[in-house]
Amino acid sequence: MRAFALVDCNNFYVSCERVFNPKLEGRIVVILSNNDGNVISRSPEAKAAGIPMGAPWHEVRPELERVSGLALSSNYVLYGDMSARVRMIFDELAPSVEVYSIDECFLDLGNIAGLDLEAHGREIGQRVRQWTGIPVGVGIGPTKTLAKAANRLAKKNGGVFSLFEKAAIRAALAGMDARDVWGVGSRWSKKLEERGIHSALALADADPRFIRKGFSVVLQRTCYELQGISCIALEKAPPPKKQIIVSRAFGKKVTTQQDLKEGVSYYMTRAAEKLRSGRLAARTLSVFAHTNHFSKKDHQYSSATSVSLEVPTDNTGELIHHALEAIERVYKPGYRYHKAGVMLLDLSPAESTQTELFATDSCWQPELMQAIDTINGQMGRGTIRYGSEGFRTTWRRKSNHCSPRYTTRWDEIPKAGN
DNA sequence: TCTGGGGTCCTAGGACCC
DNA sequence: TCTGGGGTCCTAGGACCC
Repeated sequence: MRAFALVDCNNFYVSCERVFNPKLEGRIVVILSNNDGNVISRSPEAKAAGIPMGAPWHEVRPELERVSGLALSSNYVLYGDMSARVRMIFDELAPSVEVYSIDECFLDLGNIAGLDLEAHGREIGQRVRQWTGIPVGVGIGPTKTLAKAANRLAKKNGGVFSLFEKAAIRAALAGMDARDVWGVGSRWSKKLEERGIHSALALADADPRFIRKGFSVVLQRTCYELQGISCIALEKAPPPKKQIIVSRAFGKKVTTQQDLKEGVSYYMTRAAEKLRSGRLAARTLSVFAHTNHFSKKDHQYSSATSVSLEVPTDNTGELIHHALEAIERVYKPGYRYHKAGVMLLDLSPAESTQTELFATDSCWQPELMQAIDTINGQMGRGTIRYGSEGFRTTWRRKSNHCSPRYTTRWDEIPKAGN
């Protein structure tokens, strides 16, 4: 029998902070996105207080202060490390695991003789809680979509919920809106409602051919999955990346080409690191910059350009060189730039890269890149960097309320007794 | 003053080939 | 008067996810 478990960490970012700062327990706490822009994680108390997910901080800040709520900048180094710790526990408790996001994994629990699924779900929850301090919910079902649905119910039912019997599945889906089904977003849920499909059960009972015709094969699969027919397999190994994007809003509006170039150099450095960590090389790169489209008084401008290389590369210096030439074409004076970014496309495995007989601009320095990565890995990001990134901090992101990197830096390790 | 970042997949339509 | 058929590749846009 097929059985999937979806384990997700409750309020993951807030929970990570609470592990190291117990004073946050019981309080209204939110975590802010990059640049302290939006609310991206909320403690249960913050949810109860009606702070909406995704709300711009500047909008909810007065209310948050009124109720003595706390806002923290996101600390991705900490969350990434905690995520890896949680994942290691799953590896011990399931034969295969798909890492679905930073706070969610699918586990394959099918065809294990004598396994009591719910008891195993409780074991998973207890072990993660005890070993990492992170609370999780476990949903179990015969398809990934039903495991997701069960996970919603797990939150209200002591952390574990399984959906296998037909009657139980129908009852659960009847009480669930179609818009809350995994794979149904706001556009499709609206369209479904126009066709009289309001509940998850109605979607399960819809004619898959009708869904295929009116929507797409993607929603048709969802429809089958709700019926208990598994169409979406567990991905044991992550598929190779197709693109790498690094982009950020600036801490302050950027007006000069020099600041834009420093930003792009920094983003490309990050992107090239990601590239090498996946043992990939890129043949196409693209850069973009735009003004703040929320602003009513600013003149709007947005532009992007891409560059194709003769030979794929993973060399930071070469990528920065092309990105800076490209950004000169993107930059137009007279605008207040809000955000810029780089994309790496046309990715291929680095070791099988074809060299070009007549290539003139190729620079392939694997030893240098490896040395830089090793030093930065040990001494901290940016210990060695390219000069084009600059030393000023004018354009860098705001992150004014960030907690220490408790688990990955010796000098920021938590101290007992104070 | 202030509104995130990073991905994937599918489809339709146009260009192009023989 | 009459103007083919089959196929691939690429891109833009739309949908979704966290």
